[in-house]
Amino acid sequence: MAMRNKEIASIFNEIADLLEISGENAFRINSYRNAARAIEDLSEDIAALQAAGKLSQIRGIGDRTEKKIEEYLQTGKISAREDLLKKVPHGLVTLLKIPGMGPKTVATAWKQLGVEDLEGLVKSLRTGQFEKLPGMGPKKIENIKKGLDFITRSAGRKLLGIVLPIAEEIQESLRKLEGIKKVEIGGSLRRRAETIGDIDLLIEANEGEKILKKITEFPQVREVLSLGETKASVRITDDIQVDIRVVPNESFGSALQYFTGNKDHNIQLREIAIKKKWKLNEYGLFEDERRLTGETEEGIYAKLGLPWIAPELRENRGEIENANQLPKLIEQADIKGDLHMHTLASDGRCTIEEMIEGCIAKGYEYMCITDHSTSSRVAGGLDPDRLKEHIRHVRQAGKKYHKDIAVLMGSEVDIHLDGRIDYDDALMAELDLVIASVHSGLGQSSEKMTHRLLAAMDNPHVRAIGHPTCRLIGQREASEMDMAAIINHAVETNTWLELNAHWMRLDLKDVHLKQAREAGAKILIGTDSHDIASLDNMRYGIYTARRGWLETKDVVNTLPRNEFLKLLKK
DNA sequence: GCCGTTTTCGGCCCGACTGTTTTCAGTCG
Ligand SMILES: Nc1nc2c(ncn2[C@H]2C[C@H](O)[C@@H](COP(=O)(O)OP(=O)(O)OP(=O)(O)O)O2)c(=O)[nH]1
Ligand SMILES: [Mg+2]
Ligand SMILES: [Mg+2]
Ligand SMILES: [Zn+2]
Repeated sequence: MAMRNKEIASIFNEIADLLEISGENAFRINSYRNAARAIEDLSEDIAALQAAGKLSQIRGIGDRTEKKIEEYLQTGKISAREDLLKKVPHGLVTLLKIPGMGPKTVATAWKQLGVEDLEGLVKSLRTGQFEKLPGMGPKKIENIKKGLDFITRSAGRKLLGIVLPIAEEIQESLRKLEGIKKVEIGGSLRRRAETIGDIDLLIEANEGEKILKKITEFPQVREVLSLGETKASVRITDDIQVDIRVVPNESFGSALQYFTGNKDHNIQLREIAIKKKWKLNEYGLFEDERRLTGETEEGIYAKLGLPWIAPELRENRGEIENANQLPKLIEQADIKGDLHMHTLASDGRCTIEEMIEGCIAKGYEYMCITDHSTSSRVAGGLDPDRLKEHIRHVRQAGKKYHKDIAVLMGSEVDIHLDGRIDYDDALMAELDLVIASVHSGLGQSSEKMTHRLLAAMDNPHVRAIGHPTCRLIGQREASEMDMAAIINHAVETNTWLELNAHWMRLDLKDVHLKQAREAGAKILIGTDSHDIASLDNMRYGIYTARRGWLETKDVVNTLPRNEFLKLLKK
């Protein structure tokens, strides 16, 4: 049975939307959203947790929600949802996605005009019925029309690897602006989340209003969504929204904390403040009117009795409860080598020597060339004869550069549908490192895929499993598999699991890395580079590793050369 | 609807910007 976590999470979000449109109690609605978030964050199959009776142990899931999940897993329905849908049209949920349309507007349009879906809304706008709604004026109408236009053309969330470089460029150009003392990137970008909704920028300046006005007049700005004394929102090219917040020096730390989020982490901190009879907001931590602290993030966390928490951990995934036993997170400088890359021999765009020089430039102590195997025909996979020739070439190049870097000869070998490996054992014995990856039959059942990966790990030559779930973020779902079984088997067979650092993959993903670390599995971070420039993608691997709570010792390619080379054989 | 060890009842984060409101609701961060 396929994992139903996402499906169930979205049902709870939908129930929350329906309840909100029908004017239910806001806290109850919040509970549904919290439950949905908790389910989205699960690394394990919700059905397995339900069967083990572990659902109610999850924070945010109580008796009532547990019952609903059980009902859904058994019958495919939740009666509470069915009842709600008899009252509230399902099509209204879509209307909430329009910027500027909230639950109140949707509810009045529904009750007073009979609007039940997107089509009905468009019609009521066209016929002029819509402007007859109470509190509705020409500006609001215009705004909603723009919002409607936006959701029809917008492609949704963007990938970290696309947006972060853009944000960093904007950051640099703003830093040069007069009157601006500091510019920091906040929000999901600072937390290095795999997908990004918008760019959040925090500015330290004294004359906020002036600065914001100046920024909204930049030529890159396509549309000004709002402009006030302390914050502004604009849209730039590619429909990227930029939210800008300006605060003075004494509030910079608290504002950065607020603006980094995530929202649930913020609420947790604010609740700690409340318990101490204080108030936390973006301007500082206050006892009545008196500011206790606010200049730095460290100061805020310290006053609340917490160590500073790395932004990558601020997801309300246990970082506050475990604040005093947080891992010492891996850093970019800890990486001693890149172990997954392609060359012209298969589908890469650079020569062996170019890739070697790229790795030397990164300061690595070792590297590994891993071109594709026979069955990856479209990717120029090497048949045994070509592999043998490639081995000679890589060894030769290795000799030339041996003073600067240890060049390992490996392969990214296909795992066949039944778990057999594309090269025979004798051939693999000639390689320093075999990463085995699935490139076909991605839609296999969870049972088959799990069995396939376990079988691959049983091969003594298979040192690591490449991009284990085969997802392409926003394009292709992860293949179904029993992650707990795979992680356990990786530990048992002493097989490494890859964290593929390409920002389209980031596979294993953060919550799976955390699960792997807890089970004692070892991770290999590889860029899967197809050219020199992509070697830079290691940064995304590090960010994701940190989001997965990984320490240096969890990652094999942090070991110094001599120690690492000893581990090449399982 | 969830949660808790000073609570099993009664809280649940807090603030900015906009528009049409003549005093603040709605939406969003
Ligand atoms: N306290 C509090 N902070 C919030 C709330 N909404 C947003 N924030 C803070 C935390 C967020 O990380 C930050 C930026 O808001 P965004 O809507 O841009 O969210 P974020 O960047 O986390 O995710 P995104 O990728 O943009 O969807 O503002 C809220 O309701 N309460
Ligand atoms: Mg954001
Ligand atoms: Mg934002
Ligand atoms: Zn691959």
